[in-house]
Amino acid sequence: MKRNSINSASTTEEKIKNAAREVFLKKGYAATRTRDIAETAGENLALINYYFKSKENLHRIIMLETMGAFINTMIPVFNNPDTSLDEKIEQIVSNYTDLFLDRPDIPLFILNQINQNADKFLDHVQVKANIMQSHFFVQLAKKLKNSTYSPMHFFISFMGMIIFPFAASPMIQGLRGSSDAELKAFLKERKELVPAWAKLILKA
Amino acid sequence: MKRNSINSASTTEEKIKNAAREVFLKKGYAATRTRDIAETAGENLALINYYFKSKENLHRIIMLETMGAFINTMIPVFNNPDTSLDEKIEQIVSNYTDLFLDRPDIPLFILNQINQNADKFLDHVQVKANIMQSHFFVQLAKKLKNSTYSPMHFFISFMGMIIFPFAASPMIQGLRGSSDAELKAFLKERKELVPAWAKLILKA
DNA sequence: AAAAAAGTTAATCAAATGATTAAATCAATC
DNA sequence: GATTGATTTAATCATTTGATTAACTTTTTT
Repeated sequence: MKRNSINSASTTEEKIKNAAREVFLKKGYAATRTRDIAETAGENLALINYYFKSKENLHRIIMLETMGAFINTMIPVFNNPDTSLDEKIEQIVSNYTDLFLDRPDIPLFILNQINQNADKFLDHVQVKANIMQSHFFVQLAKKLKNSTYSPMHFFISFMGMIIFPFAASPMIQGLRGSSDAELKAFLKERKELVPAWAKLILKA
Repeated sequence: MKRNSINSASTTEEKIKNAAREVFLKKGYAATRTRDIAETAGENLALINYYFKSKENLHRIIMLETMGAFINTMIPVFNNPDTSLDEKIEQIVSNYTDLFLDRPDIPLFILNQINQNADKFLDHVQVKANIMQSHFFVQLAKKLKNSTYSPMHFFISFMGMIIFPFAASPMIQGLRGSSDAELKAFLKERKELVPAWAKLILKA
């Protein structure tokens, strides 16, 4: 019978899934060996197939979970009818920064998924409905009614300012010669800066 | 003897290198099969090893070339003592947009390289000297002397606004429901927008 | 034109890799 | 506590994959 008490991530199945998450996000699907996952989990190789049927299926599970983490950070804020545009901007930056500080491999993993399998990403999350028709985009459209650029242009720049620093963090670290802690501090500073810049751009 | 007339990319060696560039940039090192490269090149599998010794060596060559394309777009502009800060901003955006419109796979390829092998990237290009001590950064530091944020923060946001749209282009296409041509037009519009926003941020 | 060098090909090798199996161990239900 | 079912293990399989080889062809040199 399966251990299932207080979900202490201590069942074999959970150990494997956690190991798979770690390795897949760090190295990508093709570079990941099932033996890497087994070793990282400290479990026998055959248990991967016993619990998850195949490498591909295990990856599918990790991918959907990770996409979920990415999207669920966005959707509720986007579709909250009770917050102002400025509040939404602050919350998006804050939520994503917290998520990526905790899980820095997510941005590049998602970008790679989007490029390898755009349909799966777009379908899975119904991004179109949840973003293009969100309250956020309605507010943006109103704000930019007389502007020279579209809400999409703002959105892309906004997301770029949030996500790019994490996807390029080893470069930042190299340029600044900073430790892991200093890098984190630098990235955290952007919680204040990015919203300020975003609002500035919107006023233009 | 090697054909070497007008460099029409028609020698076997060039065909293989072009095929390798195409496949490596699209799928990454681990997901690329040497047989993919041979098939894409329309040449015999053994010729890859005949001309390039190993898959790894061929990838090294492509990687260094691609890093070169990325860096050489930046360095000359950064270190030009005869242009203003605003002019540098315009040129960087323009040069990178042109490069990525032509070769859209570069951004994600570089980001992956940076994350898999930061040292090689930083060493190879002497990024630190060429960027941190560039004329551009001197101008930035002067401009931001009394600002609340550092040149690095600006630089990262600036690069994010330029690069992110290309790394996330399939998402943009999905959201807008746009054709390849429409996507290109959208990305080209940013040649005007991003410099305007960058200057705005600098004034703050 | 003969000899040598360069280029190309199909076949094959050895290692890596995802997956499976059958036996062994552990847990829980009667 | 014996039995049944779930879990774990080591060994093995079949395929894929990067690389090599040896024969063959084309090109260059003498």
